[in-house]
Amino acid sequence: MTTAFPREALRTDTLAAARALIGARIVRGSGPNARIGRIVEVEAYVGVEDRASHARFGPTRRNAAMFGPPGHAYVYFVYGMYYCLNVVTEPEGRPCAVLIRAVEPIAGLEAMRAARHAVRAERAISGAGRGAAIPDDRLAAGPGLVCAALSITRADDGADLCGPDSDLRLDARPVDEPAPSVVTGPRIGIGYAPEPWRSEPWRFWETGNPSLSKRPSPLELGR
DNA sequence: GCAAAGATTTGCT
DNA sequence: GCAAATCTTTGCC
Repeated sequence: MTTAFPREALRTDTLAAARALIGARIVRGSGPNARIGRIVEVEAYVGVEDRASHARFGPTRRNAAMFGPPGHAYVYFVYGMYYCLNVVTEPEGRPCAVLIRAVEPIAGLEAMRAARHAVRAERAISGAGRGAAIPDDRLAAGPGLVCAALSITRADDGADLCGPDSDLRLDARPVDEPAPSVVTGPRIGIGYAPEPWRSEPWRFWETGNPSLSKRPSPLELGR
């Protein structure tokens, strides 16, 4: 028995929503074939005033979902190769979202692995011919990899993640699972943004989780 | 209308 | 550690 992630927890402050999403589940499909990932790393993008956000130039064809109601998906295509998944936050009209940077595979690992390899073959990345095995921990350890493992594309842009019947949806952390230990730091890949946004500690992650986008140090893994 | 850079990942120098 | 792969969007001509 699982519970849909409450939309009201996304309608309010984006930084609080980002922290609350650590430990929640992203679910693709239903039944025994469902792929489930536990969110372990996210980043918050807050309004048009955030000079690191895609919303900084106002609404465009690409970022329209950011201006929509909370609890829906904003999926964008970047570098001509990868998709990235965001959860839209705050009331409709305020362009805020939380980027899902990494998830820990919980179920459907073989389907995730197959999806990763399918994307690789599709993109025809040079040198990928040998197709080295992907460790379980690394199946969705990065924003582009989350979408590859869960088969997320622009077709999912605008989908309602809080709808219990959606093919792509959010589930709350199980009540019997302890609250994760969350730490913060600067966001990644936004060197183009001026201060103070470049240095705002709006990246949230679970301490020492092996599925983080940047592999944690042995010290962190050991504690 | 065209040049340039991007909320990334991978493999090779 | 660096550059390539590749397409959408921005910014200037």
